Amino acid sequence: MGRAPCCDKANVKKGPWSPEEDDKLKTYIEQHGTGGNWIALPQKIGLKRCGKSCRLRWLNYLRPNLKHGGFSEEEDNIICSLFLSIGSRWSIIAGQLPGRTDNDIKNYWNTRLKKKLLGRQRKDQQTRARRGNSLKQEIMKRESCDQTFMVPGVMNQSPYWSAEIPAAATVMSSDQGPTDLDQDQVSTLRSLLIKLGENFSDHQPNSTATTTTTNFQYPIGIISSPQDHQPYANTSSFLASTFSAATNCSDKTCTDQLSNMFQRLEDFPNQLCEFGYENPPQLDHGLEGFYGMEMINASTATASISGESSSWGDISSLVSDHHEGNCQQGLPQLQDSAFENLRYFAPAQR
DNA sequence: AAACCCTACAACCGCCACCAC
DNA sequence: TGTGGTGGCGGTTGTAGGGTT
Repeated sequence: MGRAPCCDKANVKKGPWSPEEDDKLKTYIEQHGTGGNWIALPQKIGLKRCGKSCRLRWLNYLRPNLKHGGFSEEEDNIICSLFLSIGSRWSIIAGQLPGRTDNDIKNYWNTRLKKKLLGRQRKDQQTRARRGNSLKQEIMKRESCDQTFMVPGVMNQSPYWSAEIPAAATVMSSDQGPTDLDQDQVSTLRSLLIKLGENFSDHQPNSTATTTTTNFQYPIGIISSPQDHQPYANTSSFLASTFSAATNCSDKTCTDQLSNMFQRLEDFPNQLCEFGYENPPQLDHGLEGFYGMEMINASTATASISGESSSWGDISSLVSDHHEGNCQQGLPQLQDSAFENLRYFAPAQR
């Protein structure tokens, strides 16, 4: 094959970059560019660094017009909204924030935003209950004036499996052992699970037909037996089956995965609470992110994509379509389009 | 003042897709 | 067409610095 081997790892320096190394790398790239070969670059300029390390150093720290720290409220909201809609696609999210690197955003998310959005749900029980009530009121208000996220066939009635949720709620707190939730919390959780359950639905947003199709994509990979692959008539059936399995399954892998799913479901109302409280003016914005999952799932479910998927929904086609199309145009459209999609199920009038 | 803990961030690691050979 | 190098990406780790006990 005749290609030069990658860097000699035994003879490569690791760890923090010195100012001299930074200066060498920056000066060379500003004068000559990368030459299209990062692996060969450190040898050219006498750096005992791996080419990948040089690339990272340049992209994340040395290249011009980079911003470090000091994320604005607007940037916070963009990151949160995009994360909730496309997941940890940091490079795509970074593409929406000029001057920010994927590494920066990833670190910022992991150290601050994630805690802001997801964490602290187990702090003060009193605060939690208060916030839960507040959220419930917000949701009840939405439900009373907006029907757009109700699913055909389920409209104006509670899915039958919702009655099982109080029992499931006890199972959910798997990492702390069974925990009893008060009635308000159960009620709040039930409302949110109903919403979340419908987010896994394959229903078409504009369809008037009752959903009985077979394109539903299981949000988690716990169902492995052939008979379990029989399509569920709807999300309600799937969740009812899952909750039932949670109490009966003896396989540790299965229960672990169920626990993960339930943990995620448990986090769901808290995510909304935390995000809403931390960003009062952007509450709608955050909720749109969640409601948007349904739209995203719906947009991809009919294609029965078998590749990359996650419980956040398979959005790879949405992302890649927008991303590829926008790469040549400075990515101005992804943000608008994504937010437009996220708004799909948000109340039209507020 | 020392030990410990927490946070933020730079850097590394491993995987994957693409492409040259 | 298969193999291996390279770039790109996301996840994870290491560590410095500040805060707390």
